[in-house]
Parts: sequence; C-alpha cells; structure tokens
Amino acid sequence: MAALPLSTRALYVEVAELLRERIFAQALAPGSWIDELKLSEEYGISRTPLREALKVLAAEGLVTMKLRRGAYVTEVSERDLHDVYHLLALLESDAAAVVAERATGEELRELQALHQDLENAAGDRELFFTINEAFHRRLLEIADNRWRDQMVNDLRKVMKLNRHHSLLKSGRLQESLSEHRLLVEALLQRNSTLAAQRMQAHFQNGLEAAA
Amino acid sequence: MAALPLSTRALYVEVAELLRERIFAQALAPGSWIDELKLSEEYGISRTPLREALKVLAAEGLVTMKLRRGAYVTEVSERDLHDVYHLLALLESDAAAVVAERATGEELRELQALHQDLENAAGDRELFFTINEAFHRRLLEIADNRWRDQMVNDLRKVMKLNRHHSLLKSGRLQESLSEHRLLVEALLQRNSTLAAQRMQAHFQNGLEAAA
DNA sequence: ATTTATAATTATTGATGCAAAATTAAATTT
DNA sequence: AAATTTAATTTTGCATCAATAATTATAAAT
Repeated sequence: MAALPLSTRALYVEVAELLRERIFAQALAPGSWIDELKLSEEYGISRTPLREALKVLAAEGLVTMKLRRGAYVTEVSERDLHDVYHLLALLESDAAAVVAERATGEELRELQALHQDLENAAGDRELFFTINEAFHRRLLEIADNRWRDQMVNDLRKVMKLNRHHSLLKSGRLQESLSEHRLLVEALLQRNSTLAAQRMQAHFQNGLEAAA
Repeated sequence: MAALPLSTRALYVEVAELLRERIFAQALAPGSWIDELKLSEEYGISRTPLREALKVLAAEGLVTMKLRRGAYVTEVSERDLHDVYHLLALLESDAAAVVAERATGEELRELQALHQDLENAAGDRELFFTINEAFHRRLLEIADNRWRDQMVNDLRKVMKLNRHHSLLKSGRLQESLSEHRLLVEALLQRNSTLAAQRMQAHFQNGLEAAA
C-alpha cells in the first residue's frame, strides 16, 4: 500500500503521534467518539495498529476506552485542568529543589545562560515561549529522574487538550521573567527549599485557566 | 475457545492483569524477553489482545518495547527504585497537605478511625500492612485528584517489580506507627505544611531498599 | 582458522476476516 | 399514539493470515 515509509518507528507509534496532533488541534473534539474504521481508511492502514495507538493514548489519559463502545476523546473539565496543573507545579518544584542540591556548577551555569537568553527575548513573545520551554526541559533533564519526566510529559499532554493551555497570562511576561530570575538565583545559591518555593510561586502566578 | 469467562472487561485488560501478576511474582524475570506466541498459547488466546495488553504495560513502564524485537520486562535498577520512591513520597506528601486543608470533619474522623485500627493491629504484621495500605488509599481518595491517583498506582506497580518492595523495614513497625500517629495529628490540626513534612518523614524512614 | 557473505529459520508487525454485542430502525400490540 | 418487542445495521473485539525484518546457521573465501 504505502511504498515509501522505511520508518524507524513502529506504525502504532506514528499513528499515536498523528492522533495526538489531531486531538490537540481539536480536530477530534473532546467527548467525541473516535471512528476506527474511518480513521484507518483515512490513514490507509488497518485497524490493528490504530487500535494499539488508541490504547497508548488511553494510558496517557488522552482518550477513554469504553467497553464495547470504543474510544472517546477525553473531556477535561476545568477541575481536571486545575488538578493536572497542581501536579505539574509539584513535580517541577521538586525538580528545582533537586537541581539546587545536586546539579554541577556547569549545569547551573547552563541554566543561567538559558535564563539570560530569556531576558534577551523579552520582546519576542514567540521566542520567549520557546526559550522558556527549553529552560524547563533542561531543568528536568538535570534533575534526572526518567519517571518524573514521563509523568510531566503525560501531564503536559493533558494540559494541551484544553484550548486555553497557554500557561502565561497575556501581558504577564515581565512578571514571569522576574519570577524566573528569582528562581535562578535560588538555584545558584543552592537553596533547594527556596528554589522549590519560587518554582511553585512561578506556577501559581502563571495559571491562565484559573478555577 | 475459552467457554467460561463471560467477562465484563475486555480481554486485553484481563490479560494485562495476569501479566502484571506474573511480572511481580518474577515468573517473568526482569530483562527477559516476553514470548508472545508461547503466552498466547498458554492462555488460549490469540496474539492480538496479548499485544494490546503489552502496550498497556509498556505505557505503565512495566515492559519495554523494542522495535522489531518485541517486549521485554523492564529492569528496574536500585536507582530507578530510589527515583520512583522519591516521587511516591512527593505525591503522597502533597496529598496529605491537601487533605489537611480540604477534607471534611467526617473524612478526618474516618482517617483517625483507620489509624486507630492500625494501632490495634500492631501485633499482626500482615493485618498491619493491609490496614496501612487502606489508610494511604483512603487518604489519596480524599485528596481527590484522579490524575495523581493514576500516577501513584503506576509508580506502585513499578515498585512491585522489585522483590524487595516491602516498604517497611523489619522491626520498624513501632516507629512506623508513631510516625503515622504524628501524621494524623497534623491532619486533625489541619496543618498542611506539617502534614506534608510528616508524610515525607514517614517515607524517608520507611525505605528498605536504600540506594 | 578467521572472517565475510549468503541462505534458512524465527518472530514481529501489519492486514483481513468473522462473530458477538450494541445501537438504531421498524413493526406489532395495547 | 405510545410503548414494547423484534429485526436490521453498525461496530467492536478477537482470531487468523501474510509479509518484512532480524537472527542464526551454513558455506565460501581470504
């Protein structure tokens, strides 16, 4: 059928990725039923890898399987969003504490450099987001707990189910930046408690979709 | 083929459960390859639901899928165990804080009652474990965050991959009990910070397989 | 004898087919 | 006309089948 794809990944993984995109883009609406047959035809594949992909997404919390009724896009309530955000704040705060304690001087300088990039990008909203994400990603990497990384990734996916997933209030860019500055200071001081507190504060202030 | 089980759950869910048991019992050894054909014959089912089950377990972190090489039982290092335990402590401590803040008087009395059961069960090690588990389960229930519950469940499963997953040091039953007592006191005082600290302490002391 | 190349076997991955169950539509009865 | 029962359609869930990739074994060559 498809002659091209000398893919390096299994088909079900690729399909899971495609479905995620569609779900995030609301092309598959929350609460809506997922038509296996239609999608498999659309992608030109059989139902087997598609169903496997759906089970992966179910494990991630993006879809919900109902017995003998198929797969549905998970509906995330404001409550869910709040709960997930709470956990993200908790996990990232803990990561910050760990980094303050255990990061090498090199790694701390790296984070400092990323923060400086952020300061410089304060004009460009798009760029600011990109660098901000890089900072948080690098922080988690340095905290070096693959199980936490997995959880944070899954939770972020759930956040993306909502259209108001922009974590930054409009016009709050400067405040966010100064919170970041305080966080980095705490990290450099190797004050783990303070680092956790300031990451927590950063998250508290950043929530757009407040309950 | 199997005439008996008019099950209320999908076959792949049942199979996932069976496989978990086998993995926890080390009947499927860590690092070992999982023979789809052999298992499907053994269970008298086809390979389709078995493969779906394996993907669910992969999402839980219990098995690892390798491209074109099938499924392997995840090997958890001492490091992994430590990391997972760290996260369990974090999540449950947070749950304790939430409970201290938001539980109803009724719910707090319920936890108090469970703790009293625990005090009374101090002689029977087996019973102690059971009630202790019930207490922690109920605490999480009251904290009422389904995403956290999901994560805690997954992490507990990973802990069970290791044979030294008994969270309680032998002979530490009395200490554990008094830690529990302090925790409950903090909850009843509605002191969320203290509750979190004491849950954290309870976890710190409870780890048997120390890194 | 060791290394490389080729062939055979084995196992995973993806496609197709079939039966049970659920939903929808139609029809009969009260 | 409303409600309950029955029939038809749709869709899931499981099994079987085919093809592709990887590993092992064998043979040839340096």
